[in-house]
Amino acid sequence: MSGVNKVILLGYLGADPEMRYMPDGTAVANLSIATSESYKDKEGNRQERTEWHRVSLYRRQAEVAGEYLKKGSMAYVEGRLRTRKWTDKEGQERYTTEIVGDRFQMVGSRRDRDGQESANGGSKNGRPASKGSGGGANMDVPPEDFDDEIPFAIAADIARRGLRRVRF
Amino acid sequence: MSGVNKVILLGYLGADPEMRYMPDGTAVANLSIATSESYKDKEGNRQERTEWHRVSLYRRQAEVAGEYLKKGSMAYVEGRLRTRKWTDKEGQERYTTEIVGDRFQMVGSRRDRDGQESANGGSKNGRPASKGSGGGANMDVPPEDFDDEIPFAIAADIARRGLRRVRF
Amino acid sequence: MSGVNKVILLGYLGADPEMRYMPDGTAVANLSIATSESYKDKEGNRQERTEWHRVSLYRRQAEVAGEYLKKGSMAYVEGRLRTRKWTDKEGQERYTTEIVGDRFQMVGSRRDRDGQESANGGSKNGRPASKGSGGGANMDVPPEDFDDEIPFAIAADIARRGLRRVRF
Amino acid sequence: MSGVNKVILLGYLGADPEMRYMPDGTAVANLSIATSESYKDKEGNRQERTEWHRVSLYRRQAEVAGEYLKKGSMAYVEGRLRTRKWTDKEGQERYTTEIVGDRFQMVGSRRDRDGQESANGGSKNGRPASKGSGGGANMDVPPEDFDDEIPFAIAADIARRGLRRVRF
DNA sequence: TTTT
DNA sequence: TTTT
Repeated sequence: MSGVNKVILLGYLGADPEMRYMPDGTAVANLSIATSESYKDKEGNRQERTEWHRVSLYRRQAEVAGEYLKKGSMAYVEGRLRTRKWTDKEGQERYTTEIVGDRFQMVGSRRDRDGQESANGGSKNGRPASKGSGGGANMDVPPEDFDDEIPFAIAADIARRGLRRVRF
Repeated sequence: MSGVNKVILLGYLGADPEMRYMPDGTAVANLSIATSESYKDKEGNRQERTEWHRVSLYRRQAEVAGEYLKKGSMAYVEGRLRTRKWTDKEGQERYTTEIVGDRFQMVGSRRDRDGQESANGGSKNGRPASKGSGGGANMDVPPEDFDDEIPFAIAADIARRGLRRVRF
Repeated sequence: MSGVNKVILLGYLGADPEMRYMPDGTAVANLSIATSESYKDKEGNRQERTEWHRVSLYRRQAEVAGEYLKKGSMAYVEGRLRTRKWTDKEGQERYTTEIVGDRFQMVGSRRDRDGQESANGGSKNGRPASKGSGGGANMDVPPEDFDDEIPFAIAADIARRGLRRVRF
Repeated sequence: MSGVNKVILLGYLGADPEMRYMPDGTAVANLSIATSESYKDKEGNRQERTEWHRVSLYRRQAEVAGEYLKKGSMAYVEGRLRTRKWTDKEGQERYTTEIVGDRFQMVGSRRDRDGQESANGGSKNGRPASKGSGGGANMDVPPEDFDDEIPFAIAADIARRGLRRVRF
């Protein structure tokens, strides 16, 4: 080992975790986490910039995330950067950077839309899990084609490692 | 501000810093930093994976980096993730993730090719600065078209913010 | 500057923040934050160890902490270690280590004892602030004598820098 | 597990690592690491403050540290805070905070007193290891009484866990 | 492209 | 897509 490659995130999930399973049963959870920072523009007006982060969790961490986290949950993630190279449908080489989470921690609690406590509040997440793209389309979102061209971050693995995509 | 978006890197520069200056004179230094981790593959053989990170430093930090760092230098960088959206020459939207460095620190010292101490050793870097692409082309490298299509990480800024590219 | 001295904490406050003000009006908030880790002892039983951290915040950060945090709040703190040397009443030199917080962030929300949302929930903390030792007395709490022998972490400053202790 | 308790240090060793071994042979290395920060005092003069950190490494990490690090080496350490309670010879309860290192990394290289490369330079450290207090006596060094009253950070363990002190 |  |  040589060097340090560490990422620390604390932010909100923009969508329920996307769960997938490798052929050997290993769980993979993909999170989309927002952090924001505020700054002053040249006119001195306060602006906010939101950054979206793609996080992948594996194994037990993935399972716990899938069980307890959902859209709006706050999460702490510690991990490392990984840039993957892949080829889009035009045959162009492209690169996608994600955070491989080595540890995550649910933080706080948030009233969900039905008025129940979630996350640390203790009740398990009985929702039907992530049912859609998980990606958005406005200016702050991750590449909208993630889910199509590469099914988010681990898509390149499908052919190579035989990931199967799970629908709920 | 809401959330935490923090990156900590400690690794080696794969090339001399690329220096650029904004019209107002603000210095921008782009670093390519390698970190590596070793792991065991399924056969139990030890493998090493190198990750390349694009780091941007600004202002005084950029100037100091340009003066003291060079290819082979080890550097500690603390910063945050930023993903930029840009359009490639085919008109496709693309995303590039870089680390905006809030703080960097030279570490250690390395004999350079002429046998003199560099970096922390104290002597300033009198080299002609980065004269080329700074990007490579093998499997571990950042997108090779960075330098052409988007002159590394801040290219999208050129039109928008009026960056001019500096040649030495 | 040379070197990196960084602490990252995410935990719960064991007591309301203790607020003090320097003669020039600068606010100082002292937090007692608990983190815990679980491990297996030699018999294979799962044990939990709680660590208590003394955190000092200054100026605007202190004011915001005093306003929004209270006992039971979860907080993220980023700071640095500082060890102070002081002399106890027996004339012995002693050392106390605290975290000087450079940034803090309230996280999550917790129903307080009255069933109202606190912290991020938005309502300001109108409580009478920290009225006692701030420490507890069982095995997991901060040393109870902190407040007597050294009035928590900055006590040594009182004579030296003229801090006055504020009661609410 | 609940919460995050993380320390990141990058600094210079003030002394050779102190090596000890538990009865079961587990290696323990104690490092004294200096970081410094500069600031301006009220008169606007630049001042530097050095902070000394007590770091404990265990097992393989300890062995590697004992082999490669020495006084003057630069090291990156990632770990967590731990405060121990102990009783001094006057029977007073006291607290000592140290960093339990979960990971360390040698960085850079430094010419040692004999003009050879050390640390990352590659040659193993064949020196007779830490033979003394490991602490100094001026204002910037670790408390000189650490080694006497509490044999540095793990002294409380000697009775409790049966550590034996190793002399070289 | 780096480095051990 | 999140949140304050």
